[in-house]
This record gives sequence, structure tokens and C-alpha cells, in this order.
Amino acid sequence: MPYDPSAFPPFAVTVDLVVLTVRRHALCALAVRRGEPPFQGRWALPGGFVRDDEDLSQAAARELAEETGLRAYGPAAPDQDNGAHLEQLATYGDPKRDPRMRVVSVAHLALAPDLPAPRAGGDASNARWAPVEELLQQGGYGRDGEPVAPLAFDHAQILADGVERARSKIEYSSLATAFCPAEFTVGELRRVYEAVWGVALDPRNFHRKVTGTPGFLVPTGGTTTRQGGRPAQLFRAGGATLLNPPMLRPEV
Amino acid sequence: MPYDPSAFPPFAVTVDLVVLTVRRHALCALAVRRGEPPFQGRWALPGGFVRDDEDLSQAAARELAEETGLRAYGPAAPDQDNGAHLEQLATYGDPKRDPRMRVVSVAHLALAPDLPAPRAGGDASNARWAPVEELLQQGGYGRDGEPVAPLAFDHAQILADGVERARSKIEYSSLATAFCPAEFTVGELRRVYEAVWGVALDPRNFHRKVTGTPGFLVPTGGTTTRQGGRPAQLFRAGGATLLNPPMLRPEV
DNA sequence: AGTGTTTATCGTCAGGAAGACGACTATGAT
DNA sequence: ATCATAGTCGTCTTCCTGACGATAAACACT
Repeated sequence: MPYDPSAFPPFAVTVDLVVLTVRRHALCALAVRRGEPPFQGRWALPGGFVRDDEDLSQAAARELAEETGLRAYGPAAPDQDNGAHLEQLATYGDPKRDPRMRVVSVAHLALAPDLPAPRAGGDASNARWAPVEELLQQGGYGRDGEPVAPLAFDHAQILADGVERARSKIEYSSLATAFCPAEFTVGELRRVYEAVWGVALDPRNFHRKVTGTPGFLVPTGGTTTRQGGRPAQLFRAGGATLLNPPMLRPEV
Repeated sequence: MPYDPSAFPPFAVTVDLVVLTVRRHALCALAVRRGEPPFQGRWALPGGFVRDDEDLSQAAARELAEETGLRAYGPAAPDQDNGAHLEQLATYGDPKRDPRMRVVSVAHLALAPDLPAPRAGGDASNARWAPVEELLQQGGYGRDGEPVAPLAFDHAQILADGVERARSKIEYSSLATAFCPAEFTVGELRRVYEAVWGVALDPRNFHRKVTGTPGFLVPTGGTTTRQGGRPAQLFRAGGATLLNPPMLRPEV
């Protein structure tokens, strides 16, 4: 049976990326400045059209590489240097979300360690890491005194959903290690939790919890003193992906 | 700036539904028989094209009503009689998932109480509730001796993802009540958990847990004896949506 | 009426995990 | 030498769970 193009309305399909990292004790997201209407000059999440022969996850990985140079590792691939965790987040398809045409956007969530300098088309002024509270706040002024405009399209909602996903997922999975470099200390991992949740955690109980969970951390044998104070043991992420029992997020 | 249709490839966008219920102590999903190629005669998940002026959740709710007569209540709407919980599950967009054309499907998950007789276009033989293990098993024969063919398209994967979402979500949310009628007993709720997880739970510990979690259940004052044995208190779902601490799923 | 069966509900006890927090260790800075 | 900083090991109490005994209230038999 030949297919009848008039039987369904045509859609444009895009992927948008919520790329999160932890910088200077704050959860930050990658934002790019729009060069063309609509929302010209406003900040938005990176993203682009899905190509004709691409799977959704491929398109997301391609966009991630284009914007950050990060390679994606999915649920099956092992942790790699200079790699980022990538997973599908949710899909947004309000008929009016793009004034030009009917666009359905499959949002993805990427978690990356700190370091990679933003590069969007080689122009650094058009991409930046910004604290998520700054990107999500409505109106007012940012830390640099620049007036804050809301993100383009429905990207504030997408970012909020991505942040919430990350916050809840580090409770019951070892995903927080995706924010850390290949080797890291217990203290660095704790500061990731503190930045993502916005709370302070007891260093002693945290240490007991993460070192006592089998498969979460494997010691590399080395130590480091890069944080000052007593040298700390170095670990890398273990094979475990699910934490049981989970890490408990303190109330309020 | 006028939009350029040649700048992006056109997609068809559909919604597919994983509709789950508990019947006869088994987790069952709604399946419909395909009346046309491809996969003519095979079982598939209900679904259809998203219309030009519809949001994704609207399209999913419409399809759900068409197939089952169930009204959907989302995250914000209160529990209703003859209503079903509906949430977005994930999006599937492999370029080859539909041999006819490029189709991106936004799968949704619906949880409904038992009872509604399937009706797909008024023909009962083209829709049925089937245990999820039966729909997911590869080859072999079903309980009725009929040979089992795999679900059409990638619907086995979608169903598996939906079942896994349901199994994990009743751990930390009060969503299991979506499988129950408006008023239900602790025993009925326990049998929901047992059917979804495929395990046996201790009735005494389960009773202590659910009645001890604030906001999970509110007694209606009535009692019932429809399960035989001593009359049981009737409850309805309370306002709480998140269970803290969660209900623990027994190992293995 | 009595007995058994079924389901519901209450109670007890031991073990594990988490929060609070004291104490000690090993580095760099002053 | 002293202090500040960060890491690591223990202790104690409290809460939650799993295992399981015991009682309660219905129905189905004989």
C-alpha cells in the first residue's frame, strides 16, 4: 500500500540539549545566543534539526559534539575521558511553541565534567555556561549586572525539567560521577551533590555512604591534594549504576 | 524571515500508548490488531497521528479515549472515576522503525483500573487485554494455544520501557492507586503491587507501610468484604504523590 | 452450633541504615 | 610552631524494614 502524504500533517523534528556541568560550586547549563529570529539575540538551549537518516540519539550526540566537542557515552558505553552522559529527557510539541511552524523537539539531557570551553561556531560570545538559577529566573539582573531575558521558546521549561531529572537521578544512580573527571576524590563528588541539590552534606556520613556502597567507587591507589588540606584518595567510577539504598536528599 | 520548508526533512509524528491495568493478578496491556500493512494482522500498541492543532498530551488523551473510553487525568488533575493516569513515556525515532516513511512516535504510559472492556472501532476481536509477559515473549504459544507473534514495529521495546517505568514508579510514588477503583482496600492495593512486580509481599508489613505513610491513603469509613474473609476498611487515594521513604521492591 | 478457611489487622523483635557529632590525621599557610 | 583546611574513622541514637506470632471477623462447610 503506497503511503499517502495527505494522511498526516508534516512536522519538523529537532533535538534540544540540556547540557549540565558543575562550575565553581554551582550547577550550570550551556546556553547559546540566537543569531536569527525568532527570539534573535536571546539565550536558548543548543539544538538543531534531526537529519533524515539519523536516530534521535545520534542527532543529540552530533549536536553535543558540535557545541562542546564532547563525545557522548550512552547507557551501554563505558565511562570515557572527555565524554558526557547523554540520555533522552522528554519531548515538547505544543502547536504554538515555535511561531514559524509545527516543531516537535526531543530534548536530551547531557551531564559533563567541568572544563570544556564553550564553542558555538567558534564564537565564544555566543555560548556560555550559566548557573541554572540565573537562566531560570524571570526578569531581574544577573550576577554581571546584565538584564536577564527569559530563555527562547519553551526552553525554560525544558531546562527546568532537565535540572529536576538530574537532581532526582543522582539520588538513586551513580550518575553524579558524570560531573567528575575520570579520577576524583570523595570530596569532589560530595561537592557535586551539594551543587546539584543546593544543600550542604555531612562529609563524614557522605564518605561512609559512598565508600560503603559496593561498586560505586573503585580506588585508583593515587592521592591528591589539589583541594588543599590532607591528601585525599583518588577514585574512579565503579561498575554499579544503581544505588541501593539510594543517596538521601535532605529535606528542604 | 519566511520559513524555508527545504531546510528540514518532514516527519510524521504519532503517539503510541502503553495502557496498563491489573486483571486476574496479572499486569496486562492493551493491544490492538493491525488492519492494514505493514504488520497486517499483528498485534500492536494503540496509537495514531498527532493532528495539526494538538499538543502531544492532547493527542495521547484523545487516542486513549477513542480506544478505551477512559478520560485521562494528568499530573495536575484530581483522581476521577473512570479516569486513567497518563504521562509521557519516551520518544522513538529510528529512521527504519516504520518501513513506509520517517515516523517519530511519542509514546505515552496510561495506568487504568480494571473493568473497561476494550473497544477498537466497535470490534472487540481487534482489541484485547493481554498479560505483558505474553506480549513480550518472543515466539512460542500463548495461554490460549494461539501462536504468539512479536508486536509490530518497535512496540515490544516501547511496551518493555513502559512496564519498567510503571514498576519503578510505584516504588516512590502513590501511582499504584491508579490501578485501583476510587475506593479500595489495603489488600487490593497490595495485590496491585504483587501483580506489577511479580512478587509476594507480606500483608502485615505492607499494611503497616501504606497506612503509616501520611497522605497516601484516607479512610472513607466504609468496609467491604468483596474479597472474602474479614471485612476490610475502604480507602481512597490521599493527596500525597511521592512516597518518602519509598516502598521497597524485594530483591530478585 | 462448631470447625475450618480466608483475609484483615495489631504487636514484637532483631538488624541495617542514616543523622548527629567527636576525634584524629595529613597537608599547606602564617 | 601554630593554625586552617580537608579527609577519614568511630560512636550513638533513631527510624525503618523484614520476619513472624497472634487475634479478629467474615464465610463455607458439616
